[in-house]
Amino acid sequence: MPFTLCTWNINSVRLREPIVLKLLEEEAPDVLCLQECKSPVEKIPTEGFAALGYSHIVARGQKGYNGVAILSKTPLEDLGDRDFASLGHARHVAVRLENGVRLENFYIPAGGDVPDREVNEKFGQKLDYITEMRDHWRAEAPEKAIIVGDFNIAPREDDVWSHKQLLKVVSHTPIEVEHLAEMQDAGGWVDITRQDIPEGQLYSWWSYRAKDWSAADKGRRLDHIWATPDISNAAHGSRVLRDARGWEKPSDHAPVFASFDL
DNA sequence: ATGTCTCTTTCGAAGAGA
Repeated sequence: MPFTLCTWNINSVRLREPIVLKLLEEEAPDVLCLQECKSPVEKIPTEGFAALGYSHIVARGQKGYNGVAILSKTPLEDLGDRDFASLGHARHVAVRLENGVRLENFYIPAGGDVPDREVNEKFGQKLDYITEMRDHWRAEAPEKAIIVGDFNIAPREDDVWSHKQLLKVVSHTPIEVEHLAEMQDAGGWVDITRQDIPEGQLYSWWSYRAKDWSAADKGRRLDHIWATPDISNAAHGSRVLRDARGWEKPSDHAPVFASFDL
C-alpha cells in the first residue's frame, strides 16, 4: 500500500488549525507530522482533524513551547517518546504504522543565537541532543524506519540562500552539520528529499522578518524526511509545498512531502 | 537588516523563544 507522508512545523497548532485543515483537505497525506504545536495534548483541536478522516492522533505536548503530533487516517501504535539531552521537553514521539513502518517525529532544539556552547547553553543542548540521537542508533540500528521533523539544521550548501553568509549562523555552522552527519551515519539514514531532488536550491523555512519572504527568498531547508536503506528505494515524489508559506496567517515553515510504495 | 510572530502571565505590556 503506497502512502504519503507530510512533515510541517506549524508554530502553534491551535492558532493555525484553519491551515492544517486546508492542507489535509487539499493535499490529503496519509500521515501528517507536526512540530511546535505549542499546546498541551488535551488542547489540540482534534475534532476538525477527525472530521476529515484523521481520527488517529499520537501527540506529546507541553504548555507554550515545543510539542509534536502525528495525525493519521489509519491506526497508529504509540511507541513512546525520548527525552534526548534530558531537557524535559516534548520534542519527540514514535509510532508504528499499520504497514509495520516505524515513524519518529522530531523537533530538534533550535540552539539559540550564538553558535558557541561556552556562552550559549542552548547551542550546547542542541549539539548534545543530536549526539544522543547518534548514540541511540549506534546502540541499535533502525530498520524499516522513517524519521521526520524540524531538525533545525540545513546541512548542504544548496540548502541555504547563501552558504558563505550563513557559516556562522546557527542552523548552518560546520559543527552542527558535522553532528547531524554523524547522527545520520549512525542510523544509516537516507535523506529522502535529496534522493528525489538531488540538485538545486531547496528551502522549507523563510523568516517572518523579511519584508517579502518570497521575493527575498532567503530560505533554509530545516525540515527533513529520512528513511532507512531497506525502504529508501520505495520512496518517491518528494516536494516542498512552498505555497503554504504564503497562506493566511502562515507558519514560517512550509510542509515537506514524500511518498513510499510499501 | 533587531526585523516578526507566538507564547505566557494575568487583562496589557513585556520577556522568552524561534
